[in-house]
Amino acid sequence: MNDDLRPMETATKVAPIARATLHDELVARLRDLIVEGELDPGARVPERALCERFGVSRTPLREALKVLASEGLLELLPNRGATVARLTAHDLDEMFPVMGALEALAGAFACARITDQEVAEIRALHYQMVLHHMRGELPEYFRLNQRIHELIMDAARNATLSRLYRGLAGRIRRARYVANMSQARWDQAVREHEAILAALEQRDGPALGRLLEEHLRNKCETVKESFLTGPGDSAEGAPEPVGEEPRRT
Amino acid sequence: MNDDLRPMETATKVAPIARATLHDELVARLRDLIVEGELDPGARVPERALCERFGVSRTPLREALKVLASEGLLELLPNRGATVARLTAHDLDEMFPVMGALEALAGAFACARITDQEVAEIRALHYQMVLHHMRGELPEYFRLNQRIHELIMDAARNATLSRLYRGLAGRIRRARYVANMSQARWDQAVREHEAILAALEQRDGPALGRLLEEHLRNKCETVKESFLTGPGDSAEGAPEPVGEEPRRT
DNA sequence: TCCTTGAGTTTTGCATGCAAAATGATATCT
DNA sequence: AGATATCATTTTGCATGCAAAACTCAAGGA
Repeated sequence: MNDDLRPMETATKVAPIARATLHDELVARLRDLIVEGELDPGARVPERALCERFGVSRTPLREALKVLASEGLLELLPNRGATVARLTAHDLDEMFPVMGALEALAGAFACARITDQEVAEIRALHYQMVLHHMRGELPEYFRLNQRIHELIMDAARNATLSRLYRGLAGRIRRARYVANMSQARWDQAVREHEAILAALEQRDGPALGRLLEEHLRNKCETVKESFLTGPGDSAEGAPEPVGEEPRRT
Repeated sequence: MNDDLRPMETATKVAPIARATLHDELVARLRDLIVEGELDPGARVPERALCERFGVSRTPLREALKVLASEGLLELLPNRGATVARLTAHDLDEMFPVMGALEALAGAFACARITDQEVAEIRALHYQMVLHHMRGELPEYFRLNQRIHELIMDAARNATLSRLYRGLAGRIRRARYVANMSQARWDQAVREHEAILAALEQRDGPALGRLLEEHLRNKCETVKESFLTGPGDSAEGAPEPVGEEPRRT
């Protein structure tokens, strides 16, 4: 989405700078609010409140809402405003195979194009992540985990691929965060990451593709488990699990 | 998960109607204008003209432009308006592998979920397409070709997958149309389609995936060839091949 | 001749205004 | 009492207005 800070090869086209306009900035800010979980899934998103929050008028804000809705982060009901898109288990079942295919493709490309230095960077992050795993520091682990996958994606040198992947990843990021996986699953995930790193170091594209796909498939299971038991946030008054409540029709 | 889905019931979710709002309608209309080639790549898209054309004010139109830009169909430059996104050979190189991966995934799913009736429908369209090939009727061939790929995609029963695929397919549809491939390539494409149909009839997911990927890879070559020789429309005064002309900076 | 400079026009970005739809609350009827 | 009808308030969808930026193009200077 944001072509702001990528290596420097996207500079071929629109060199200058991003976000000279208000609505672009709003798209980014709102996306963060949603992805980082400041806005709860299913929550209504009244224009007025956001206008005051950002100190802008409704016009650029509404433009941003339309864009985010087209990305699938918001749901827009005519005359009824926007709500933060709610992910169902079915949505996850749909999204994970697609992400798996995209990541497998990225792995194959990455093996062909990644530099030794980039591998070294991933290796460093990997072992740092392993450390966080041993310490049981889940948030730090998640951050590095995600960063590693992003770097593999970047190494594929395919902006179109990255865009689609990030779009999907953004939609489920919240779900991944709340997924408090079991120790067994966590250990397994780390083992899978070991294999992923090995395949990357050996530039074994097909193997890396398979590993990434398998890794994501397991991740899907983890998320779904956690999702079905309690998709609500850790602490919140709403006991509503996943069903609809602001639905009228 | 649910194999009990019947052909025509994508209506599970947003059944009611379409396009209750003006901007949604505009998004659809403008997308058609771009995809069907009424607006040339690189052409400026002044708001005023479109407002008059559709008889609406600038507000909903601008909302639509933002959405289409986020889809990659338009390029939006701050204070400089919108231009129809121009596809470079590099863009095609990026998009085709992604589409290939998505189509391969769709093929695998389709084999697991497609009904005999759907296969029969595809078979009918296939042989009709073969007929058009023998008669040398390229436009009709293209139409059925695209329809067949859409039906395979639909048979995968994965709306997320379909959405991403259609997004990419829409962006290159124009390029595919102008791709006047050689007879040899055309013959080859038909042979590939024979194999695709066979794999589908045998529900051989892995094989179908490979075939679709290979088919698309060849298609990419075809499009790129035609693209590099003469990306401009069949008849137009502009001798500019693919370079920029309305670029100032 | 070519490049710079500067008014005048056009176009874009955003704020505001207004009507229709939705939402919430109160009153009325069975 | 419960359900429905009616009215006031809020919210959304769209049109319009205005200032800033960009484009046009012609005149002046190197």
